[in-house]
Amino acid sequence: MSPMPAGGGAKAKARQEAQRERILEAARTCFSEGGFHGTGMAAIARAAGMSQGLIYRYFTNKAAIIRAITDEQREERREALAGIATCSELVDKLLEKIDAWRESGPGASIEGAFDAALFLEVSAEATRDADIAAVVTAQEPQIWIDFEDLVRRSAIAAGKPLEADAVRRRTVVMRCLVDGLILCYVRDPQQDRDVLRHSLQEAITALCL
Amino acid sequence: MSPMPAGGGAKAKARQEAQRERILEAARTCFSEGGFHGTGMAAIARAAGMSQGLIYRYFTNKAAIIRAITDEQREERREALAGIATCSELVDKLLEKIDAWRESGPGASIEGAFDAALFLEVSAEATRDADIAAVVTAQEPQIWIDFEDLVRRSAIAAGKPLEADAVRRRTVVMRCLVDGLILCYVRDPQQDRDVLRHSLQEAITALCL
Amino acid sequence: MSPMPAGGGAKAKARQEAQRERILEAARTCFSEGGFHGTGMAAIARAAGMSQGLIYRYFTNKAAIIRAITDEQREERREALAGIATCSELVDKLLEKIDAWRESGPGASIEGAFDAALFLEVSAEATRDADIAAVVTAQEPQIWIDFEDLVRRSAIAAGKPLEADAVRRRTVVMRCLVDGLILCYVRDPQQDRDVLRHSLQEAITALCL
Amino acid sequence: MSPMPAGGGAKAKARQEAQRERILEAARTCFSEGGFHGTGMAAIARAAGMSQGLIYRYFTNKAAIIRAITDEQREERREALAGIATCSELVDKLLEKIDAWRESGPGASIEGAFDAALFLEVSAEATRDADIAAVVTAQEPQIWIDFEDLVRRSAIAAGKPLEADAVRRRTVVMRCLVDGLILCYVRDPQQDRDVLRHSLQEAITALCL
DNA sequence: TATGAATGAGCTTTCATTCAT
DNA sequence: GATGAATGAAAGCTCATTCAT
Repeated sequence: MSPMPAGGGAKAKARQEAQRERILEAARTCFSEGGFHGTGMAAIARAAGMSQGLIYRYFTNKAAIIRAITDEQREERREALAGIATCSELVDKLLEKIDAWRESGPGASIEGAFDAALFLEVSAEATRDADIAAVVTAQEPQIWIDFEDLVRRSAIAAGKPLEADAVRRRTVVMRCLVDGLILCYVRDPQQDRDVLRHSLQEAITALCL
Repeated sequence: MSPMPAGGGAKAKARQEAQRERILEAARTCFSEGGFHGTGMAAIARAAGMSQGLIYRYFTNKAAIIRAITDEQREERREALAGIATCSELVDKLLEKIDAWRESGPGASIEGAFDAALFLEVSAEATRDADIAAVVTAQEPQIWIDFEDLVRRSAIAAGKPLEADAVRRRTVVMRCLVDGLILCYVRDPQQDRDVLRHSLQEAITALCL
Repeated sequence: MSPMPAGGGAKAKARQEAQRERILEAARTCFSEGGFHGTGMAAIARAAGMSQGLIYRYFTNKAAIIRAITDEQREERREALAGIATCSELVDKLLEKIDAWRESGPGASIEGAFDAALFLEVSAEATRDADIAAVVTAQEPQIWIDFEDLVRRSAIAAGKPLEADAVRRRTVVMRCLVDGLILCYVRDPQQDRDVLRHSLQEAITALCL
Repeated sequence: MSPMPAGGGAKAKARQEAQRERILEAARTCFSEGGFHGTGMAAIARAAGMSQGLIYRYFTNKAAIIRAITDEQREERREALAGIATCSELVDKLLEKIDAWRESGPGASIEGAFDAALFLEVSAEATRDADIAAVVTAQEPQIWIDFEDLVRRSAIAAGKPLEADAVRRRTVVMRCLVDGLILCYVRDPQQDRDVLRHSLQEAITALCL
């Protein structure tokens, strides 16, 4: 039907991608405020400046949006990790990003903020929804690789390079420490941020991470 | 007027308590399968073998049930921690309890299992629902105390008692390690359980925990 | 079963009557606060200091309670009218009774107050519920008689006795004036009470009521 | 973007208004049969030939529908009064309209009928529900103005114009007479319509209304 | 007689999804 | 492609009534 199938197709695809991104952007903001279940399609449509019906042209489901957003987190996480030199720095940056999320008011998603609640919600949802589980499981290997890279990098920076085996084991520890930090900080927002920070830094030093 | 006022009252109270427990038991099972938002009052009523209306005689709200269950977790956690001697043991036991939860099929809640998904969901929900936040915040101090006790106990058992300040800092590390273990293990159920276990044990040893 | 059928029966009947009255008293209070539909059986039972189930031993229905209360209003109205000498006095007394009702706080039904809202609600309900309609219709003849008596009395007191035919016609007017006063005063509680009062008194004088 | 934005918008607005009217029409019929509390949203939806959910696109609440209908009564009342020349005529017309209402079977609302039961129910409800009270209170001034106009008009027609002060006082009487007529006629539908009519007409003449 | 636990149908309201335009 | 009106199933919750004790 279109006169220029190739060119038109490319353009159409670009537009398609732009629309998808608009929806995801809106959904991210809404989910951040109200969580998956607290956010209705109407809210997403409003935030995206389009009709509800149109969303279904780009995503089969509300679940599909959730899946897409979950998927995005991998990329964000990658980028965040890539810009970090040492394990110690990761802890600092992460705390900053959680603080940024917490301070971000309704409707405004601060660039570089880490939506800890969404992260937990996705993780919990993955135990019930097979589709989300698939997405989460699929991104885990990459996360491990990124964490391993960081641990290796960090060790080299400290002048104590590690063998492959040691890297793996320390990566596990580092990951638990970081994920635990998120969970801990979410559950008890009033706790002393600096105690948290220093305690972990101390452990990281002690573990040569 | 009744011949045994005290006894009758006690009996009524006992029944009341039994009914509450019946509802909570049902809710726990349902929530475990479908999460808070995925579970309707109808499902809980069915699982409890009673009418929906009756539930409201024992709980004001669906939220009240959630709160009660969240609150219970504190007690379970306390008991679990109390029966443990060293930090190293905690890791082992926790992994076992998560495994038990995972293996528990739908409808059957194994005694002593740790519902990791519920734990995450509650934590996430606390960032949006003020009531749940209150429950979570209220139980945090006790959790910290319990963890500190464990760390102290563990250090003494290892022959290296710690000063108060050091206890606090290591407790933070220990707690992050444990919470991170939960999150990590939930997100990637297929990962090698033994690598996880050994890596953490190694860290615990290295940190004199 | 009872050893003294006659005496026991009388006693039982007295108790029965007392219980009915307790329920009606409670219902009156509750209805006054919340109206028929806004009042639950639970509230009535609580106010009566008895169990919900017991109410059904004395009244088949919630509707039966409504009917009984509606029925009572006749008696109250009779008594109120009986104690009044002239049409002019009726207006004064009625306004006082409505004010008393308005000022009566929750839970306290002032003796002699006239629950205007209940009166309207009953009247409206009578157009839909056949049972209530029957009660209302049944009490109308008596109300007309009582009003006629008042009009006759009032005329005699003014030294201008009326023929039977004139009595009937003026009674109609008087009744409309009074019912209209109720409705008017309910709909616009902020209106000037004295304007209302004086205007009606003037009309009553002009009409030789 | 649309070729006829204005026209399209107007069309949409017209449809919106039509739908609202459809709902109100249905609600009026249902309320007339069963009263506010006796009518469920399901019944309204069925009568309007639409789904329950759709109603909420046009009215926030069931209460909002009640409010809208209550509000409408003002307009109807205005129009009815505007087309009337004398107080005497008002009595005749009102009786006709109440008769029309009574004869209108279930499901059919006759144009120009006056739903006396709804009027009473609204008045009663206004004493408990703040929202309805607000609507009723808000329309009272206008009703008084309309009644005053009628009384003034009627006096002029009778060749006996009145001073402002007298108008107010006689308006009060007239209003009570009319509202009382409604209430009286509702409570005792079997009473002789003509006695009612003539008695009031006589009084109106005597009072120079 | 009296209780109050229990029921079940009903309520108002929400929301993911579809479809005519 | 885009709209937003429309659907219908399900949600949480209430309440008059019944029944075992």
